[in-house]
Amino acid sequence: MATGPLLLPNGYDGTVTDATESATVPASTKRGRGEKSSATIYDIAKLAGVNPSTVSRALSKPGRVSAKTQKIIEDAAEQLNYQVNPFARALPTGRTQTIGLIVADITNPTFFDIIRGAETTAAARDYTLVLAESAESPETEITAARRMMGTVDGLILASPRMDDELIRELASGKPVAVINREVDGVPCVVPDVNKGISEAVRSLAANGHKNVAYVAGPPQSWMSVRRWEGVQAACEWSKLKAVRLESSKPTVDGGRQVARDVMDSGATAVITYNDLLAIGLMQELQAGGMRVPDQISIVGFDDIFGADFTTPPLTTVRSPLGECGSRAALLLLDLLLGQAGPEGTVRVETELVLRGSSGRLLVAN
Amino acid sequence: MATGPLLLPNGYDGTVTDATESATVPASTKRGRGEKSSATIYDIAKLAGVNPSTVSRALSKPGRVSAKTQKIIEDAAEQLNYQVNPFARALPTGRTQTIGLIVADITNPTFFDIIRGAETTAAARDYTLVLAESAESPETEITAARRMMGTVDGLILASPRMDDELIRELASGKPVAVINREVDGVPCVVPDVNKGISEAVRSLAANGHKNVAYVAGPPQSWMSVRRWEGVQAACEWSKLKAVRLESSKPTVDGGRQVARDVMDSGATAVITYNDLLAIGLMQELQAGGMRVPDQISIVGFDDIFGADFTTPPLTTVRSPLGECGSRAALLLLDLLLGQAGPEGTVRVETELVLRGSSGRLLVAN
DNA sequence: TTGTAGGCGTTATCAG
DNA sequence: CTGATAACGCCTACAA
Repeated sequence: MATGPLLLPNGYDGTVTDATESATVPASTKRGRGEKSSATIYDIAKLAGVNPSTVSRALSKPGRVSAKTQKIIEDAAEQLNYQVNPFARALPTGRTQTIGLIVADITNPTFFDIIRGAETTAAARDYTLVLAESAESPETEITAARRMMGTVDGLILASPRMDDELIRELASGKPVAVINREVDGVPCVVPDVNKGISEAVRSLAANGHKNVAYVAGPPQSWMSVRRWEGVQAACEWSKLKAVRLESSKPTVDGGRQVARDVMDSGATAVITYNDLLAIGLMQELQAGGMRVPDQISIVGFDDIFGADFTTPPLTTVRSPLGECGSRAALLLLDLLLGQAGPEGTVRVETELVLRGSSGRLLVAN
Repeated sequence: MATGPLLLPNGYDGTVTDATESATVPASTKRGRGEKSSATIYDIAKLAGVNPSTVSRALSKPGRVSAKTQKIIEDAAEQLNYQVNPFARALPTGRTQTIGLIVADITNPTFFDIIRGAETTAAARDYTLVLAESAESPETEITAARRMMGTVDGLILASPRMDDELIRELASGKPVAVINREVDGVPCVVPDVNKGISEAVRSLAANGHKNVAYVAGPPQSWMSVRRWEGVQAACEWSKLKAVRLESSKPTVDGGRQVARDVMDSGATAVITYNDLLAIGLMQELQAGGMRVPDQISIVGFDDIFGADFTTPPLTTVRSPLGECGSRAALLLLDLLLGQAGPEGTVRVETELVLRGSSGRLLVAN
């Protein structure tokens, strides 16, 4: 996978000898602020006794040059420890070997997996990941997106907070993939919440629950409304009553703050927009003397790192976040390589992870 | 902080009129593969009625041009929605607005705070963060490092696994900052473990513990040996016996696997190289019927996200990881701006976070 | 203070 | 199949 030859420090400062002689190190030594510069295609050309443009051809798209010269050039390149200058290459082509990823909140572990998935598959294809966060702010998000658009080959938007229109505008410039949201005309990868939610609600119903509350996420979150719709639908199907509660922010703290509303709602089971909310809610409820799941069942969303650290461990609808990141990167890379993948949106499955925070009601509420 | 003007979609295709007239959009429209290109300094020059080089001066280093023309140019730039082409700028200068960060393991939440810290302070100074991981492998690490070196202005190595020598070699090319390790001649930011460890050991001693075990991290981890030395010293001072146990990997799973050794060691308190190990160890111990902290005390390291989700919540020596990332980025940026900061290594404090997983022994072991 | 001209390292277009 | 040569967009002596 790694293509770069070893970068040996070289201290050669002399002039390059005739092409037929075997020089061993690049002619150029330093530039700018004392930074070692590596050989250019000119050095190689001189050493190999061919024209720079031939070197370029040989090194970029193999096959456009005779096998013989190809080998000579490759040898020379290795000998000189050549490595392309990404900037020089980017100038005429516009292509860098880079994809951007903008996440709504670096603090939120939900995105850890996405970042990891994207970084890993990008690296596997020799692409580099450039990261930025929007801090849940639409404005910051578009600023970051625009800044990035100049530098990357493609962009992944994870749980974007900006308008569909803006996203399409960005997508009209360079390939864009969206995670956790569906935007017409833009490749998306979204977890299909229905399966996981049905499983969760069915499990709740089987345990005798009648009233479930959904704690919503940020209003701009497309995913939050999808999840709420899913909960509604599943509850209707199972003949449960569902109410929606708002949260101030989709964090542990936000979960704590919504505890009172949950109590007041009379629900015996609550499904939250994400695990962070669930964890905070559970902590606050327990601090107030409630027993989970004996008195109230809690189901989170995502299955983030640490969801099983709690006591009881959190029941949650798992979203394959890592896969989302990976798939989005793949989508982008395919687009960049011209192999247009499936045009529509990629759906990945969600599933209920049944742990200790949900179960049968032991006390009438 | 955000500098870019709004990027309005423009459909203007015509020729630019005379300089004194007020054109409203860039002349160039498309290039390459249908990607909208933005205005260049030539467009601005034409519109402002000056020479491109003057535009360059005005836009890069303000003050080298008369106030009047400066304003004209700025206005024109805004009007044309100009944004520099980073590659074109990087070519002559070698400077990109980018810093690289290589972490040992994206999976490990320890690094997320570091990433966040670095990204945040980089973004605040209008730098972009480029991310790569080494997967705990020295080889992958140097490959990634070398690839990055070509593209970034400076590099942050978080918990590097490669040789000191290699690091110095990298550092001789471009600014490099190291986190969680001290390398001679390279700016480093390392948590000073002594304070936190003393507090931890003193607390353990006060609770009557006599034998403490240290569960070590990866052999290549500089931090792991520092922590072990710290534990040894503190234990000696407090007249406790300390033994060192090896772990297979510094993860929750590794923690589970080391549980047996911990039991066999006869220690009543254990300090682990990191929180992940502590959490895994605690889970396994509890699964085996041990009560924490009644029968054994567990102290982690770092205070990662989720450390307080466990039952009992994890006592741990907090490392200000976010600050480390931030400080490292700052170090780099100062270096890049020529304002050489403190040459030596930056030390940040650690402190004991006393939670429920450590305490007095209730049962003779 | 501003304009001129050359170069940064590659790719792409055309001839040969 | 290979060699010239002109971009790519910006920076920077150097000259005016």
